[in-house]
Amino acid sequence: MKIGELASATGTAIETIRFYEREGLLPTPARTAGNFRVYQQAHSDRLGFIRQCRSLDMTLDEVRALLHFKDEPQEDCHEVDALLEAHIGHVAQRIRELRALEKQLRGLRAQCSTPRAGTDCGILQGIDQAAGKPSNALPKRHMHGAH
Amino acid sequence: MKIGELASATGTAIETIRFYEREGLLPTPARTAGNFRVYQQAHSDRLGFIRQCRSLDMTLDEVRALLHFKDEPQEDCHEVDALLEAHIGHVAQRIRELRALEKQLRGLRAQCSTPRAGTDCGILQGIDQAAGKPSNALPKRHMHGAH
DNA sequence: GGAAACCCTGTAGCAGGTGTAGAGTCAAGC
DNA sequence: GCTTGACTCTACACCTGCTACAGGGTTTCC
Repeated sequence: MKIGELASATGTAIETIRFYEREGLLPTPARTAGNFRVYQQAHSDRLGFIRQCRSLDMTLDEVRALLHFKDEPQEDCHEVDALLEAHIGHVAQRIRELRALEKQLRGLRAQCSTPRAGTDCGILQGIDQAAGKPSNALPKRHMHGAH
Repeated sequence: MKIGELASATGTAIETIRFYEREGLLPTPARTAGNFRVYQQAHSDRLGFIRQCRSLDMTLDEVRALLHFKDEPQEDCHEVDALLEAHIGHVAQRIRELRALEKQLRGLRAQCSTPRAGTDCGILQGIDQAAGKPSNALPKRHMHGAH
């Protein structure tokens, strides 16, 4: 199949497929006489695996590691387990951070109960006050923000 | 004060301060004869506000919007409230997603109770199985991943 | 007057893609 | 045989929110 068929079969953008090939996650496919990529079922399966890992929020490096274990089945899967455990740790950590953040934001919002002029807005004042305090350094995150 | 003093006073990297200036978040400061930036207290306050918003995981666009409301105090603060509400919604949404994800990952991990050869690894098989199913499209996130 | 500490501009890089330009390829219809 | 349109190719710029250089100039202290 050609790249467009693979794209619609797996729900992946064409550019993303070419990107994974450049990144070494997908093997370079055969080409037609006209230089079009030709994919086999194995490519489709591998792409499905990658997309599933991505939907589990793994980084491409984590996916790369899992693909390596798939490609070298003689190694035992202890490291697969360790990778997954570490990833679960990242996710749990991020949930804790976001929960604390949500609490802080809701507290801030409670300060604006009635519409007022911007000068008196409880929210803007609340941010200003918090900014005055020392302990508001941005944490160095392993995980991304909320957007 | 010079940029280095502002940086250590606010706990912000020098490059970040210059970046905020380029982005229009901080007004361009005066310069010395030797072309060094000179900041006033107002700059420091504004930078504190920006960093506080960032520690609340707002995007620079959201910060820009809040700064606009601060700069135009005659407008009433209904939109500030709406912005914050939307931001809380993003955070809450991301928490829900990550919780579902954590559950999925723990389920996957439970499939690898004993060390086995990679071919038989329950985790890799579990990902493969999930990849075969149709409903595993990556969500278009407003918020970032877990790393 | 020389060294160290500071500052300047400009540019490239991170992740994980997305989106474009400008060109080539292929199948169908007239 | 020729045109049209859908598809594909490569190569590159762009996104966020910084961070990290390189290669210079300035200021300060001894």
